[in-house]
Amino acid sequence: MRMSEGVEWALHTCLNLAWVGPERAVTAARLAAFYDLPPAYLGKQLQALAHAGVVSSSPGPRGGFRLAREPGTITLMDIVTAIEGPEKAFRCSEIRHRGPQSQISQAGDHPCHVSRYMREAELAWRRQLAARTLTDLQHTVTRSSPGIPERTREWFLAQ
Amino acid sequence: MRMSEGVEWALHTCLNLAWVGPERAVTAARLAAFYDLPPAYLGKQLQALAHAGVVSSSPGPRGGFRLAREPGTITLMDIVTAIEGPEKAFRCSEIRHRGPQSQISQAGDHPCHVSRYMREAELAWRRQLAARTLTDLQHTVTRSSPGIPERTREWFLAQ
DNA sequence: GTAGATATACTCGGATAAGACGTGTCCGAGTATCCCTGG
DNA sequence: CCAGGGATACTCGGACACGTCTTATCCGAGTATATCTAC
Repeated sequence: MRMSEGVEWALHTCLNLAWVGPERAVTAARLAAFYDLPPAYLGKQLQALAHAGVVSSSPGPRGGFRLAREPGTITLMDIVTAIEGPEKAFRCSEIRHRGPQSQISQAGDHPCHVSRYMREAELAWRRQLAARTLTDLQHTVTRSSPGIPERTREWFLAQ
Repeated sequence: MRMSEGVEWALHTCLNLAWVGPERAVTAARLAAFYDLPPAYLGKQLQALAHAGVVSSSPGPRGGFRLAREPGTITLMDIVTAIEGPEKAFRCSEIRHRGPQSQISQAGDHPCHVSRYMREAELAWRRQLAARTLTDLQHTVTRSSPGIPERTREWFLAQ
């Protein structure tokens, strides 16, 4: 089980957009240059974020991306789901209904308990991610290194 | 992010081995026939489980697989880790240390907060899986459908 | 009848191909801007 | 001087190759068993 690398890019990029603020749009190329990432591929991730309503895009000159909502209303879960999709990691394919003994299980018509436990674990993971917003991240970073927000904002606004 | 299909097979198969008990070894072919799965590929998953110390294998006639420990000491986390490997789903590649502004972040030498939040969420998931053992699964199934354990055991012991 | 050696058949185990998905890239559609022209 | 129209250059957006991991399969190494033979 491996999470897409784009999730890490999306999280850091959304945080950068939070520093810049909603007044100014930032191009995918400049967002990519900040971390030396492939510009076109980061653009693809940004498209996914836009489709999910996390960021909004503006075409043409002076165009680019900006956060679509307040940072306090954007959870890490929103960003992860936007990139990875809404599908669950563990997918029950109901193998107990296949094979010679399927008649045994079908009699009860009960749900798959294996699937239930796996779902509960995944739910705990989702809850934790949904409890953290971009604002939480901003506060944590600011407390740890107060200079970062200002310097990052200046870097994106320059030029 | 998608979990390997083999995890579902391994979970159900380990549960079946728990029904059969440690006295008798069951071949990979018979375990696969129970769910109509590819025998050779299930064998590969069983090898991973054996390597992780979850099941033990016996070669030769009357050989096969059986649980290596008491079902109460085998957690769902053990089985998932055996198949998926010990790697974390979210892997921080430290992109903040790449690109033109890397000097800004390096100054603080603080840990990556994005990575920290993602780790915390994944830890919640692992905790939930580690809290459930094969015995818990057995109890849940027995309460839901009391006939299943006996009939499954008989199916594997027959022939 | 019993013990030992041997042949046997059955098991796992790792090495080997095919397919699916994530990764990376490209060029075209669309638009806000800027400039030029006319009033 | 001001307003309108058009050319322009820049942006995103979806369609197109490449690499890597999961999936699936095969045949060989090793062993417990059963048989046969000798005592």
